[in-house]
Amino acid sequence: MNKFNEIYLDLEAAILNQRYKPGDLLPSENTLATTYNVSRETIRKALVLLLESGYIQKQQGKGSIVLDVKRFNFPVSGLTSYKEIQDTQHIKGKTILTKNERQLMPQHIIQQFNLPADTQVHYIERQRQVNGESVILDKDYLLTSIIPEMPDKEAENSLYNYIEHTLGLVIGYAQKEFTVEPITKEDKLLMDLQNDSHVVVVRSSVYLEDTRFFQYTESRHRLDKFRFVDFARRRTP
Amino acid sequence: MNKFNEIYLDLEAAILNQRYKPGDLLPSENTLATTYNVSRETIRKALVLLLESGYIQKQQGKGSIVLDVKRFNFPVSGLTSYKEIQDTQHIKGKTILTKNERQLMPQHIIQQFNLPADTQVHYIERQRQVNGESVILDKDYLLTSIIPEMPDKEAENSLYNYIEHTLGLVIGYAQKEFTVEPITKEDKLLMDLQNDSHVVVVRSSVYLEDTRFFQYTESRHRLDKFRFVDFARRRTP
DNA sequence: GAGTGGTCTAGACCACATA
DNA sequence: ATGTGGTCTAGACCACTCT
Repeated sequence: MNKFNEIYLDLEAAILNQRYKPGDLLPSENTLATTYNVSRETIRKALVLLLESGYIQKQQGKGSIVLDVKRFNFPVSGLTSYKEIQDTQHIKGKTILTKNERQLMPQHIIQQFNLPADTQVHYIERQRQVNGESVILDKDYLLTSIIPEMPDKEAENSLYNYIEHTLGLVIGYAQKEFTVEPITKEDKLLMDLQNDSHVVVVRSSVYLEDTRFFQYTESRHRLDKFRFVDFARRRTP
Repeated sequence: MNKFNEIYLDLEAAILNQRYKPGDLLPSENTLATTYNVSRETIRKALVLLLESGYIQKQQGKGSIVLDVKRFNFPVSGLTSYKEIQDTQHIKGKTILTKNERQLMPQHIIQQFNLPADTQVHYIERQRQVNGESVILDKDYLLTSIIPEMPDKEAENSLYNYIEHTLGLVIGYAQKEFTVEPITKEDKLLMDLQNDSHVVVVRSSVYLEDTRFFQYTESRHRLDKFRFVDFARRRTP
C-alpha cells in the first residue's frame, strides 16, 4: 500500500475516533512529515484525500481544520454498489433475484453507446427489500464479452464483489443520471408502490479502468425511500 | 494563476476543441513537462484535475486516454449556482424575486446547526421560469452577520456573483441532500405544478473557505424538469 | 518574525504495458 | 529494453495568518 494512503487511513481513523475533533487543527504538514517520517509532499497527498472526502478544510497560514463529519452521514455519492452501502450503513435488507438471463442489449442502449447490434448481455433484475417492502428495482445489463458467466448466487449477493474479486477486473468510473419518471406496469408489478405515480430513476454507465464499457444499470427507487447526499467543493466556473 | 491550473485549462480546451479526441492518448507526462517547460509533478497535478473532471482516464504503462465527454451531460454536481448553470448551458430563463426580507432563521435550521436562537438572515425566495413556467422554487437563508446587505438587484441576478465579487468572500464547500417530498400549499401557489403530488427537494448547507456557515438553501424542483448528472470514480469501500 | 499551507523542482526508483 | 505512469524525496521560494 502507498504511504500517503496509509497516512490518509490513519488520520481518517483518528478523526472518526474523535482524537481530532471538529474545529481542531491537525498537526502541521511539517510536523506530520516528521512524525510519519515521510516528505511533506507525501503528507500533502494524504491531506488531499481527507479534503476530498470532506474530513478537513485547509487554510493557508492557519492549518487543516477538522470538519464535522457526523452530519455527512450517507456518502451515497460516488460509485458504490447497493450491497456496499448496505454494509457500511448497517441496513438490513433483502435482495430478491427475479431474473438472470442472457439476451441482447436493448436497442436504445446499443444506439447510445455505439455498440455492435448483436451485443450480448446478462440481464439481471433484482428487488431490494427493506422491512419486507420492495422499494428499489435494479436492472443490470452486463456485457458477456467481459463477464462470461453470471452465477445466480453472485448476482444475489454482490455484483461488484464478484467482478472485482472473483474475476479480477478493475472498475474505473461511471456516469450517472438522476431523473424522476412516471411508473411503468413493471414497476407496479415488482415494487410495493402505494399510490405513487412516479419513481426516481438512476441510470449508470460503468466502465473498467481500461476504459472498456461493461455495465449499464437502471435503478428505480420508490420516492419516499430515496435520499442522496453529496459533499461538494466550490470550483469557480 | 498556478502553472498546473493553466496547463489544466489548456489541455481541457484542447480536448473540448477535439485536438485530442476520445480514445486518443495525451502526450506522455515527460513530453508535456518539456513542452510546457515545467517539472513532471506539475504536469501530474494538471492531469489530476482532468481526471477528476472526467476528461481523461490514466493507465499505468500506457498513458492518459481521452474520454468521451458528452457535453449535454452537464455536471450539475458540485457547488454551482443556478445562474452559473444557466450561463454555461445557455438556457434562457427568468428569475422572479418574490421575497427578500430580514427575519430570524427558522427553528429547525437553528437546531440542526447549533446556531444562536436569534440568528438573523436574509430570506430570499425566487421563482425560476423556463418557457414561462415556474419550475423551480428557491428559498435561501443568508446570515446577515456575514452578508450585511442584500440588494434586490443582486438577489435577482446572481447571489454567488455578489458574494464572491462584490463582498470578496470565498465560498468553500457544501453539503447537499436530495429527496422527493409531497408538495406544500406554497409550492402550489408559487410553482406551475400540473397534477404533481411531489417535488424534488435539494437542501444545501454552504460554508465559506474559513469554515463559517453562511447559507442554507432549499431548492424545490418540478419532477419533470429535474435532472442531475454525476461523474464518479471507483474507490474501493 | 515565526509558522502555516501553496507551489514547484530535479531527480530517483518502482510497476506496468508494449514491442 | 524502452517508455509509460505511480510514488517519494529534499529542498526551495512564495503567500498568508497571527503574535
